[in-house]
Formats: sequence, structure tokens, C-alpha cells
Amino acid sequence: MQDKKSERKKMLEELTRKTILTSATSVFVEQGMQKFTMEKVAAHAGIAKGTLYLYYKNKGELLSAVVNYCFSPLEKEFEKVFNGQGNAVVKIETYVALAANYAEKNKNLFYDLRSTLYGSFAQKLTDQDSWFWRLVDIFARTFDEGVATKQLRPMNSKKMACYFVDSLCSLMVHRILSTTEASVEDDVRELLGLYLSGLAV
Amino acid sequence: MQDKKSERKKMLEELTRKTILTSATSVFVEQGMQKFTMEKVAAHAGIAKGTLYLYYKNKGELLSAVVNYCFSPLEKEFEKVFNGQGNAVVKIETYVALAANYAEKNKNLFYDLRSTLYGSFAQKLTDQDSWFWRLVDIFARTFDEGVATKQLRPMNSKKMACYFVDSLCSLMVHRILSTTEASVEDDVRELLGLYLSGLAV
Amino acid sequence: MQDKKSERKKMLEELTRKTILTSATSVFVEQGMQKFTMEKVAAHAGIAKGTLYLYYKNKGELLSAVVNYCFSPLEKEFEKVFNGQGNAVVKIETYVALAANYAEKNKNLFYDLRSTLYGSFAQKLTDQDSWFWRLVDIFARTFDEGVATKQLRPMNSKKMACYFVDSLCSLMVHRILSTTEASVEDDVRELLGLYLSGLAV
Amino acid sequence: MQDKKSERKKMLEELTRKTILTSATSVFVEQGMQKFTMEKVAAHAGIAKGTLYLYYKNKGELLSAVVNYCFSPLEKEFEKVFNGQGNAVVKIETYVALAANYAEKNKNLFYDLRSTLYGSFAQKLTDQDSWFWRLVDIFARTFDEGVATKQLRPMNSKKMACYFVDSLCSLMVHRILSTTEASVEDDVRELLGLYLSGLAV
DNA sequence: CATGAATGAGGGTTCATTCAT
DNA sequence: TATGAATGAACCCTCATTCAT
Repeated sequence: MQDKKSERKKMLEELTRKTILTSATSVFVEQGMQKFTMEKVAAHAGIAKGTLYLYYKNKGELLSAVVNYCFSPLEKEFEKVFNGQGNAVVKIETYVALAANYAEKNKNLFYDLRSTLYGSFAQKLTDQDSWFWRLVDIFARTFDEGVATKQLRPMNSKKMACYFVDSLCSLMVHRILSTTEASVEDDVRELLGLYLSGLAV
Repeated sequence: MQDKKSERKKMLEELTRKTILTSATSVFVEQGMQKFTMEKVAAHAGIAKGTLYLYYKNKGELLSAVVNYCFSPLEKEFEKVFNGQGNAVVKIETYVALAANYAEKNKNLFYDLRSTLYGSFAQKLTDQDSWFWRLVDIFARTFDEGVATKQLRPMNSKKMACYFVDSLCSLMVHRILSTTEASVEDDVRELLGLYLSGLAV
Repeated sequence: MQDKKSERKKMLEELTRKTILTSATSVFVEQGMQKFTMEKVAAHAGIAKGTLYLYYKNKGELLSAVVNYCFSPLEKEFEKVFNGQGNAVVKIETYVALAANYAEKNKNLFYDLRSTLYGSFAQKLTDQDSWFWRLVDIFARTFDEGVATKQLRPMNSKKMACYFVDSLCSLMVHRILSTTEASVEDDVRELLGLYLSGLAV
Repeated sequence: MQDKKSERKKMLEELTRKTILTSATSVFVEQGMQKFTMEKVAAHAGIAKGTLYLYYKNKGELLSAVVNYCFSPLEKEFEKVFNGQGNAVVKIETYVALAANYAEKNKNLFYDLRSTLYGSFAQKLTDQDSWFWRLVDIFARTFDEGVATKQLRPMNSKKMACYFVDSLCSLMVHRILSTTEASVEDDVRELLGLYLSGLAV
């Protein structure tokens, strides 16, 4: 009895958390960072302002959650690729393509996400559970695979994975902000060329 | 006589401008983006709040000026290298080393600069005169030089320069925020390895 | 249960609204238009500055409310007379007397109300629901009554009602500001003489 | 020698005064009361901000001067009529017509003048030299003339002149703000009817 | 657990006025 | 006398956060 109740409670709680999160994301995407206020989130979620604070300690945490939430679909796709078939080089190619396409499909989202994204670098590098480090982990292990199969040269895979994440972010940001429309394929090829062959002859 | 007066005035004006700018930078570095208020800047500069608005139209312009001010020394060093002796590859090596060392020497500054830095991506990509595009220009021309001398393979030099700027920023940010102290040399070597040789065997 | 709660809440809300309004009026009367600030109103009402904005969108709306609030007692008396016994001429006489006496009893209030009062002419003439037009309506209908009973000559009653409102305002303002104390009765007689008989022989 | 210099100085001084006054009026008319700042006046006059304070003690005095300046053309016309031919009733008719036409020709001017106009009632009634009292004087003497020639009934001519000034202001304000365009002639006839014959049968 | 009215510190900005030159 | 850079008090308004219900 007690268990059932507590279970149901937990589910309701989780539901509310999710509602808040999606509402926050909507507000963020539709109104931009500047106009992202707790009031607007509460209104969009159809709950009271005070309730937000029962689920997220403060505005900062909610924003962090939004960032993570925005990245999670992409992150899941990365994971699927990582766990799937294919050698390291193919995976890397797929990563880049995924990022470019994701940016293409979520221009509005990322346009305003940038500042938060980059503004939370300190946290991103401190909090080992953030999307950043999860991505780094995936990529580093992919690089390690490549090194093991002799497709890639030996390297500091973790550090390189950091650069790779940042480069993917660059790719996405530039795709989002640039007015001259380069094809996704060109952008992918360019970045791949860098990471696989470098620039030297 | 008229000239003298106007000259002296201009000098005084420029002096005040500089005082405000350095004060603003100090406040920014010491207190962080969040606590960067016009009041604090005025107090630090020892002038009245209203005076700030005689020199900078609003908070945003002052912040922009701070960002440019922080980057200008590094930018000048880049320019010096670009205009100096040495082939493209050597220059690229020097760029990376300069960035890494500049970050090392200005940890505090950049720690708080990040959010503004990245938060102003939109402006950075829109405003063709921003530090970002000036750097891109320098690097793209260096890449072109390298291509001309057959040291580097043909590429979309402008796009690659964008990645390069972002990678240098990554390098700096990571050096600034990381707790585990990697040697500057290692970081430089790693990034250079990527840009010159890529990761593939 | 729900109703009770909502009822009590509404009452409390209305109470606060009223507190703010009376406080605002007090501040207005005691300190004058120039020194009428939201801060002072909040302090006088014993509530937080921010709370004002939960009840009145901005300073302008609060000022408008004050003006209406100051006029509403007089307006109600006018209405009572209009709906009561007596022919048109008697009513007009009463209107004038009411205005003169109201001014006499509220010198302080109106002394500072003037600027707002007259400063909002544009609004007064645009907003069909303002005190001005409500008074004009009462007076015009009174004039029409008088015309119907042949006590008054045919006229553009609405236009004449406008003049009448303004003349009543003049009467009040002059009573309030004049240093030489004419008796209320004299002032009333004089204005009535004008409106009933004109100046020609 | 001294005299000449002092004379020329006085003329220059008067010239500057006039420049400031007309500039202030322009700013007032073109930008409205809200945006009437000393800075704008100085800029329009092509002189330094500080200089304004050599000619007008403060903003308030300058505004007063503007009001007087705006009324002076009308005032002069009134005076001309007063000093000219014609009996009292004819003069009164002319006064009303002049006011209505002046309003018609200076809509923009008076639209923003209102608030200042009425906002300075206190001063207007205190300062015996203000436009208000000068007009009252003219009208009172006209009324006295009418009484002397038995065209008008005995009255408190000064008090009635006050009402008359206010009614003329009402007429002008309503003409300026009303959207429904009544003919000048109708408005004049209506007000004249009131002042000459009253409303009673 | 949910509410949402109340809070109040704090922010950016304006502008009338002064005063050293 | 004229200047205009500097002043700084004052203002309106926002919004993250709390807490009594």
C-alpha cells in the first residue's frame, strides 16, 4: 500500500519534472535567453512559480537541465553509433554528420543555446556528469578503438576528444549562424578532412 | 591655440576612455560577469556613474570594448608573427604556442571572459570587424600561404581558419579551467599534431 | 470551500488595491506631482515597491487611478442630483454649488491634482470612459431635460456640457488657488448668472 | 564708448535670449513636453548647455517663457482689438473668433502646450505678470466698457474675465483635440451664445 | 505537495545643474 | 561671457526567491 502510493507519487513527481523541463526548453527556444524567466516557465508549464523550486533548486540548475535536455537526443544518437557496427573512422564520420544534421534541424534551439552552452563551461568541465564529459567519453573510446585497430595514430585520446567536441560545437554554431548556406556535406567533409588527414601535405 | 586646446582635450578624453576600459576589465575579471555593473565600474574608475554614458552608450558597448581590449594584445602578437619571417607551418606552430601561453598568463582574465566571449557569438559572426573575423583573416591568409608553398594541402582556408580560432579558444579555455596541469608544450604539440597531420595513420 | 477561499482572496486583493490607491492619493496630495514616486507610495502603504506593480502596471496607471479616485465622490454626488427630483435649472444650480463646496473641502487635494488633471486632457478626450466624459454625459442630459421642459433654449448640449465641466473646473481651481477669499455663494451666483442669463442685458 | 559697448552687449544678449526662446519653443512643439530637455534646447540653439543657465535660471523658467511666448501673438491681437474701434459686444465676438482661429492655426503647438499651460496654474495665478492675468485685464476692461454702455449687465468683471479666459482655453483645447471637425463658426457661435445670452429661455 | 502574493535588492539609464577652464 | 565634461541623485521597473496558507 505504502509502496504503491510512493510509486505513484514518484511517477507524478517525475511527470512534473518532465513538464517543467520541456516547458523551460520551449520558453528558452521561443523567447531566447534574455526573456527566459521563471515566471514564463511556470506559466507555460501551467504550475505555480513556487513549485519550480521544489524540483529545481534555482534558475541556474533549471538552465543546466535545459542544456542537457537539448543535447540528449544527439547524445543518444552518438551512443547508438558508438555501440553499433563499423570501425572507428566510419564512426567518426558519422559523428560529424550527425552533429551537422542535428544543428540543421534545430537552428532555433541552438541559436539561443550557445550563450548558456558556453557560459557554463566552468560547470561543464567541473561536473563530470555533464553532457560535455559524456560526449568526450564516447569520442575518446572511439579514438582508442581506432588506435587499437591501427586506423588512428597514438594520441592523448581524451584531450583530442575535447577538441573534437568543441569542433563539433563550432561546426554546429557556424552552421546555425552563418548566412551563406554551405551544404551540410561540404562542412562535414571539411571537418573530417581536418581530423583524419590534418592540413599538411 | 585652438589646436592645442582641442589636442589636450582629446588626450584627456582618451585618458578617461582608457581608465574606464581598464576599470571595466578589472571589475569583469575580479567580480565576474554576473556582478559586472556600471556602478562598480564607475566606482573602480573613480568617476560618476553618469560619466560612463558619455563614453560608452550602454552596458553592452562597454562589455564589447572589454572583450576587444582583452583580445587585442594576443591579436597583435598574431599579427606580428603573420607579418614576420617563417613559413606557414612555423607560423601555425607559433600561433598555437602564443595562444597557450597567453591563456597561461591570463587565466583569471579569461576565466570570466568566456561567457561574454562565447555569449557574443552572434555578434562575433555578424560583425565583420570583431576580433573573431580579424583572427580568421590572419589565419586564413597563413593557410593560403602554406597552400601556395605546397606545405599545406588545398582547403577551404576561411572555414578552416574558423575551426582554428575555435580550437585555439578551446585550448585556452581548457588550459584555464582544467585542474590537472598539463604542460603547455604537451597541449601545443597535441593540437599541432591534429592540425598538421590529422588523426589517421 | 473553493468559493470561500477565492472570495477571501479577492477581498484581500481589493483591500491592498485600496490601500495603494489611498496611499498614492495621500502622497500625491501631500508631496505634489513632482515628488510623487513609486517608492514613496510603497513606503506610505507599508508594502514593497515591487508589489505596486502587481496591482498597477506602471506609474501612469496608478496616477490615472488617483485622478479617478479623487473625482469619484463628486461624480457620485452629481449623479445623485441628476437622478433625483428637481427641474433642470435647479439641478444646474446644485451642480455648481456642489463643485464649489467640494473644492472648498479638498483644497489640498486639488491643488496638486491640477497638473495631472489637465495634463491628461488628451487622454480625457480620447478615453470615452474617463471622468470627463462621464460628467459631460450627466450635464448634457440635464441640459436636454431643460430644453425639453422649455426652461432652456435649444443648444448643442454636448458641447455646452464640455464648457460647463471646464467652467466648473475653473471655478474649483480659482477657489483653490485664489488668495482673496470670495464667498462660495458669490462664486456660485456669478457662474450661474453666466450660464443661465449670459452677460448681455 | 562705454555706453556703446554696453549697448551692443545688451543687444547681443537680447539676441541670445531670443534664440534660446525660439529654440526652446521649437523643441517643445516638435518633440513634446516629455522630450523637452535642456540638452535638446542647447543643441537646437547651437549654444552650450551651460549658457542656457546664464539666461534662464532653470528649466522651469524657460518653460514659462515658452508658454508666454506662445501666447504673445494671440495676446497682441487681443490688445489690438481692445484698443480698436467697436463696442464691447463686437469685441467679445472678435476675441472668441480670434481664439478659435489661433487654435486652428497652431494645433501642434497647443497640443503639447496644454499640460504646461495648466500645470502652471499656480504660477499663472500668483504671477500677476503672466499671460493669464494680462488677458484677464483686457477682458475685464472690455466687460466694464460693455457695462458702461449698458450693453452688458453689471457683474464682477474680473471674475467673469477669468471664466472667459478659461472658456477660450477650453474652446481651443477642444478644437485641438477633438476628432470630429466642427466648423470654427459653429464653435464661436455656441460660446458667444453662452456668454451673451446664457442658456435659459 | 502546491500555491502565488509579496518581497526588495539591484539594475540601467536620464538629465538638470555645476564649475573649472 | 561661454563652454561642455562631469556630476550624482533619482527614477522606474524586473525578477529570482521565499513563505504563509
